Amino acid sequence: MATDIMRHTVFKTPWGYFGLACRDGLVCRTVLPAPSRDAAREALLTEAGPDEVPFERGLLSILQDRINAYFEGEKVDFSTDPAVDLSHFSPFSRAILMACRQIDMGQKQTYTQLAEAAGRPHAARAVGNVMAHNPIPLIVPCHRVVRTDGGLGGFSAIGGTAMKERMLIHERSRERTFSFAGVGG
DNA sequence: CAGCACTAATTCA
DNA sequence: TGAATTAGTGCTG
Repeated sequence: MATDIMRHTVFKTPWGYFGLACRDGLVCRTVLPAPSRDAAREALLTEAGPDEVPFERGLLSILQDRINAYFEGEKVDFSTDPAVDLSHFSPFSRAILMACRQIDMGQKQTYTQLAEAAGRPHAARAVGNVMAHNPIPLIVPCHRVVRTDGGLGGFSAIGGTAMKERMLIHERSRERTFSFAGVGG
């Protein structure tokens, strides 16, 4: 393909302005909802400037709809779709990011569990490193990874740990809507 | 080699 | 009990 030019978009969700960048149809970066369009774009294009990464309003519009649905409270599964670009990561980091991506909406996993999934049972701290550099939050739901002792753990994406907690509550409150049918609370 | 989004064990109120 | 410290840990730049 000759079209390996990177493009980006920023669109409004109920939580703020969400940033999305892709290349060759592969999502290579996302930023969680920011208070303004500019803030989202700035966070999205840290390396290259907007001149090199053209804006395209309808970029991956289906995905935009799904992301929007997520913030509206619908159950959305990003575990196999869209395709993402993780090519510049080490095998270890890729394994961790891919394992993380399998965590369902509303579910949680510990740093240790992710380490085990990648065959490195004692690499919890290294897992934290990988999460800290996750380029595609939400698609790779790094906010669903918490500490073994029940603590939240860190969060370096937009909004910090407050955003992490808000997203977890958002996902958990969905479950509650359905729980009255079966196991009561 | 130093620095981490971790964790289990120890220490000290 | 429980907060605070100390080791131990594995990957990355």
